[in-house]
Amino acid sequence: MSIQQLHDDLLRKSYPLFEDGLIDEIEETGEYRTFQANDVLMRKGQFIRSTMLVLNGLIKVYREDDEGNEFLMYYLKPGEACALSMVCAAKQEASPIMAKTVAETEVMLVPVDSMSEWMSKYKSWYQFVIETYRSRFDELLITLDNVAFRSMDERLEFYLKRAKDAQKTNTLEISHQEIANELNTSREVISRLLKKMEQKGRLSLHRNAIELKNL
Amino acid sequence: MSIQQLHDDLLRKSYPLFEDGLIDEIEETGEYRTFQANDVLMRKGQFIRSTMLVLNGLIKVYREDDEGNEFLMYYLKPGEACALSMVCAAKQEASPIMAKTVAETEVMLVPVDSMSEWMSKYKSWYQFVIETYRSRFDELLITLDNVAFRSMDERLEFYLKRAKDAQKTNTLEISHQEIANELNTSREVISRLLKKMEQKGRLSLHRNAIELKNL
DNA sequence: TTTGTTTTGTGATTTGTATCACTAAACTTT
DNA sequence: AAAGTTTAGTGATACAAATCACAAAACAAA
Repeated sequence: MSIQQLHDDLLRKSYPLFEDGLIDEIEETGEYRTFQANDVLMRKGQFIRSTMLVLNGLIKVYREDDEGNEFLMYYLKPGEACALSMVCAAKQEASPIMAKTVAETEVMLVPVDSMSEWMSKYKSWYQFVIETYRSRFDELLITLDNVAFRSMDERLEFYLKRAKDAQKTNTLEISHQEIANELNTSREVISRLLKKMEQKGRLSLHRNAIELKNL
Repeated sequence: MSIQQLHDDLLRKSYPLFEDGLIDEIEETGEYRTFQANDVLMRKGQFIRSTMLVLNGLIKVYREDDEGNEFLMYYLKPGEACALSMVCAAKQEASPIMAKTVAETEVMLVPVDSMSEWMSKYKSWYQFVIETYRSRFDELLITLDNVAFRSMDERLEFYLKRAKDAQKTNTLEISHQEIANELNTSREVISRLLKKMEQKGRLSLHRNAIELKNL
């Protein structure tokens, strides 16, 4: 099977609602790329000239401020795209976010011009873009709810659940320090809260790993 | 001058980039409505079947959670629309937000069906929708930054500046309790912080009014 | 003018989280 | 195996913000 054929399969599998003509155009004008785990795909301040369609793997999208604070906004799974890269690409603006792969990831880079052309040409693309905006907006609102209304133990629990769902595993390979960064708190706080949850039998702790039980 | 003519003028003034054909269609299919100050335009959980184009006045958009907590996300000025009402309308979903007028406000309600039809028909509409998503997303990110990274005194200052800009006045007619609600904190905290700012000569306090000076 | 209501001011106390300081355990490298 | 490095555990302390408690203005209504 040719490489083109493989990419075509991946694209169709991840984006089953796309029309044949659209799939063809994506393959023609898009650029296929792979990234290793923990690669940084995009930095804050970088200019965006294309949108990423996730084919495989998993991406974490962060917000960063000027003092180096960061927090996790949401995950991007196959079949999804980053709404921000769409709007920034459309406006030729600098990215206000940072994106990092969680696992090995395959993406298709689509240039801005094609993007707006397809809006009127393919109903399925229009719907995909609208749906992307809607779901990213929703996820951002949920993140905002958590930061605004919830205490750190609730936020940690939500974080673990979301990581579990996104990574489809019960064993998260991550250090307390990394979790603290992504929740914008300190390592000690996370260690203490995790210890409490372990005592309640909800998870068990190992070096660089958290085994989720009753979550 | 006829009422239709007045609405037409308002629409053209607030949305100068819309093509003539688009303006005509908005006037044909849209529904003109006015609201008093402090009217609730939309409640959490309500279903949305149309998007609001703001013609005049000012709207505050809030996020609410299940326990009745709320906080201010952003203002909507003439020439703007709520990105959330667009996506929810497109997906026939319940609203995750609450919207309230600050002053007397005139809007044009546009049904969902027209909205998606115009995407391919009018370039200016497509650009407006994209721009609406982009700017709402940006504002939401700024709000999120504040909640996640800033302390209450910084957040209060940002709140006052934003209110000043949106309302184009140096005298905000609002109680400490209301500010506390919109920042999701308690009245005492706001009273104390405002007192400190008054002592620094940055504003002066009156009953139900804050006079901004060096902000 | 008196009474009632809303808004604001302020001390005292509590709570959640952040920070500091240090130890211990788990891996890695030499 | 020893030394070094990273990750985790934990007490002590500091601090911003939340809560409690109550008084004093400012205004509205009787």
